[in-house]
Amino acid sequence: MSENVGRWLRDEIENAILSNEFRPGTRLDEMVLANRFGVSRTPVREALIQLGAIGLIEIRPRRSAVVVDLPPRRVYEMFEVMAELEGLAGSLAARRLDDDSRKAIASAHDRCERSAGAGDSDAYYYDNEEFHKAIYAASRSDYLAEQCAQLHRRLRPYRRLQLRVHNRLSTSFSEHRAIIEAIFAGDSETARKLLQAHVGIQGERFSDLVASIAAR
Amino acid sequence: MSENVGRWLRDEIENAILSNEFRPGTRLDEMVLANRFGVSRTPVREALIQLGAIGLIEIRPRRSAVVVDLPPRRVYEMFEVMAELEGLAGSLAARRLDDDSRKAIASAHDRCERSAGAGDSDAYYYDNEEFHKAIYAASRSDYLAEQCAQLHRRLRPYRRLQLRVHNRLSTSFSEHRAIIEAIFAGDSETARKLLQAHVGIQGERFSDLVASIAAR
DNA sequence: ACTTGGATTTCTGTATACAATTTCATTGCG
DNA sequence: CGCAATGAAATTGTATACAGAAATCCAAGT
Repeated sequence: MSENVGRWLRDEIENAILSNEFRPGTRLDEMVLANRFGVSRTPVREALIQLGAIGLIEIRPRRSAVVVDLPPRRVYEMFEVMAELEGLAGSLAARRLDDDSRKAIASAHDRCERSAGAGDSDAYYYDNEEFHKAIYAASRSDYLAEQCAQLHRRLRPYRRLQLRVHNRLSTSFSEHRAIIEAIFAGDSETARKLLQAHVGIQGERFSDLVASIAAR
Repeated sequence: MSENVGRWLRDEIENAILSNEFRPGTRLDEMVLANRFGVSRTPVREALIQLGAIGLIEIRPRRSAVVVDLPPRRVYEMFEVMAELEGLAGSLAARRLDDDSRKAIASAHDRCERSAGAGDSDAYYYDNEEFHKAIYAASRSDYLAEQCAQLHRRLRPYRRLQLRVHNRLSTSFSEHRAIIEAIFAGDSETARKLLQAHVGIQGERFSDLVASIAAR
């Protein structure tokens, strides 16, 4: 349990939302949550307020908070920004790469190779996250890394859908290879472009995603 | 007053921080704030929690919240991300420009011209903000516009310092002219580059800013 | 059957109470 | 003179109480 109940609850509820237990549109009754976690309403409210500030839930005065339902258009916009920031992270990483970062990226890439080879989509999902985080860290910009990680987490449910698409797993992995090459070669512009494309909102790939969102 | 006391307090305290009444490092005692605003500690806490989630203050469990003091390095990183997002907004605006957005940008630009001509730095500061917001809106990406506006607000105190720099006001205005030309011509790549440069973290300009932060 | 009006219940917003922890000052010792 | 220990005061975290707004329900009328 975290250092105080409010933060712990924030994490619990956030997980419940991101893992789709609390679906978009679900009303979050403070008393129900308080009972479920065996605490009073006060820390529940504090957790909800934090989630509201992040944009994960909507807090309407005098009415229950509800899990926000992102319209496909907005998901698209978020991927668009994500692509831009990932591209920036990649280009900075290519310029500022040092030995530790190089090792971290390479080892994350190896783990991706293993899980991709095994066809283990869940494991790949996790390793992929680590790979991207290694690139954020290599950018040497803490703020950028935080923003990227936050968006990454926020878009997690939609990325999951993306990975289910036919062949996405092996495609993703081969894209990683090219990205690593560019970063290790110090080619910042190529790294940027490849990462932007990798986040993948161009053309048909995103239409597929939108279709899966609509079909959910 | 807002719809509930918590939100109102959040805005009040946020303003006090951004206007530098509550300086970085200041301890925010809940009881002191409650007395000052004539309310109980409960809504004060809720306001603080929201500001903590935004990153404006730091909430350390069992100790007072304090106004965050951004290290120069982090300010630099934030400007770096801001430049990237402004660039994206500009390039999208160039591609997606419609008649209403064109008019909004042009009129904001006119107002900038007036205040720049009058040498009114405070007025220009406000009009400049509107000019940038018009570009965000023209990007037709609500999410991007929100992110830009948020960062813009967060960096407000540092932008103010920037404007005080010698000749910055007229330089800024002539940069606007070039940006508008690129956007109106539909030249997305030029718009992106000009806006990135306009946010201005390259070379000596940013060193000046860092110097002013350190000298504050 | 469907709507409308009002009573009733439920739930949120704020205040207050109390326990637990931190902070601060004071005292005692090296 | 500096530093550690101890105790009091201040401050935070959580629970609870209560008032007021919203949601719900039910009955009467069209």
